[in-house]
Amino acid sequence: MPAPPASRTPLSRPRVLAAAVALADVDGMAAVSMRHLADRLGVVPMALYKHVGSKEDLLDGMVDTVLGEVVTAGPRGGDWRAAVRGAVLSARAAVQRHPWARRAIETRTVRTPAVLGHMEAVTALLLAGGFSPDLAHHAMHALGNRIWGFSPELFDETAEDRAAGTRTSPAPDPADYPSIIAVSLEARRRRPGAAGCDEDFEFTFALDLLLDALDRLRRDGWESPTGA
Amino acid sequence: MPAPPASRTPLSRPRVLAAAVALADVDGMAAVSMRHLADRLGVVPMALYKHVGSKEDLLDGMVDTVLGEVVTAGPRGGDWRAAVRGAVLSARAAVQRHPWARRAIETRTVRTPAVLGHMEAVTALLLAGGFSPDLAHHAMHALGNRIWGFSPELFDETAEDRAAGTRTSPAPDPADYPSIIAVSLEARRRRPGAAGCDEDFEFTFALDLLLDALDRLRRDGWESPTGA
DNA sequence: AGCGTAGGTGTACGTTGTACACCTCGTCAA
DNA sequence: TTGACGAGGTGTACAACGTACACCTACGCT
Repeated sequence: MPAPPASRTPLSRPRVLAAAVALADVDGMAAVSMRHLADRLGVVPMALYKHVGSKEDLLDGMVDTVLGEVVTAGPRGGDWRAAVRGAVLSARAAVQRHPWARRAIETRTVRTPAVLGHMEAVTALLLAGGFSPDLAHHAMHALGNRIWGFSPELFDETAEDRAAGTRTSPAPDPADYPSIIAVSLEARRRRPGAAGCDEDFEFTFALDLLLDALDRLRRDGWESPTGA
Repeated sequence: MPAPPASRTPLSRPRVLAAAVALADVDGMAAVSMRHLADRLGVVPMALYKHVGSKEDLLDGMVDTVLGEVVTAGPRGGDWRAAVRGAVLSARAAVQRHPWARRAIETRTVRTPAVLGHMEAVTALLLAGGFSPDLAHHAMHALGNRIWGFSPELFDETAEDRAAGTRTSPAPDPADYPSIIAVSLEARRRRPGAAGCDEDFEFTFALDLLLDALDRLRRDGWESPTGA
């Protein structure tokens, strides 16, 4: 006689979400289907729907779980710039722990608690740092996705290979893009042996550019043009 | 007797792509399946595969088609800032003509001719304007998605409604997000009667912030820290 | 003792991308 | 004139997907 059913620990929303995150971490986002996830949990696909409303809801929950890892310190010593920088870099760390999270965040439109919580934290730091609500608003927009700790991959080296299979259009001719080539050659010269761009540098470069620019506006008491 | 088969104008890659763009424009991206598209063209689904390699290739082609609408003037009068601004706003116009394009561009990783062409044009304007290849590189990264004329929708008003159906987690309590509320109230006060944010203003605000900051670096002869 | 309900099961349906074999022409060499 | 060839459209088929719906089962309550 086999062992008794062992009375599995029952499913729950957190358990489902955690399993989904783990599955995506290991096998990639494409492997996250209701069926695979159910298999992983030793359960039938439809059982998941007792804990998540739909696949969309599952993805929202996964993003929420990852962003729940972000920790934000309160404003310290009145240095809003360092505080915001720290919050954003904490988000970056969380997102980098889960390679699929970037893409997932981009496609989500729903504002779940952890998402709102992070936005609230950053906004609060700006207000505490002397930003007017008006300027804080525009600052959030200007930061955009960088709030979540990532910037778009403008030059994705790995994409070309992946596309080789089914592409119909001809491969582009480098001679048509002299400026890109010039820039890319200089980048390689500066970082010999490196593959692709230094994403961390690019991220902080742009982040600091924005924070500096915003600080100038704050000091100058900038405000929206009336009527806009 | 019905009209003779009318010897339909044969399919071709451009015709398939144009039909896909039109279909997405009218019925949304979700309606772009190989079957629907084939229906629209009066053809059987598999016929499309003679002209596009896969659905991925189709989407790449759609993005390429839209970005092909972008026109970029050469540098005029040495004002790189106005020229770049113009190129970016031209891309924005193209993307806004096709509501689905934003999301589609974000998910594409392949660099098709029109995509590369636009990147090349902007890079060339920077170089012609006195940017070092080094700084031009970082400038492109800093601009990020704004190159394509859009910025992430941080506060998407319509998303909440759409999610109401299958959401499992409870609706967020506004009392937990005082800073967001403060900012949002001020925004509403400044634009009474407006629904949501003024995306055009937010876009140019952030764009000009970046262009100004980059111009300062250019004037100062900024260059990458060695070793990074 | 019995009933309601939370939670897991089983089956089924419609839709998706696309592999593969086929057919039907128009073009061109012999 | 013929006959082969290849480009391009057809038909069928399959595996995978999300999820609606009816069902069962077992626990906590009164």
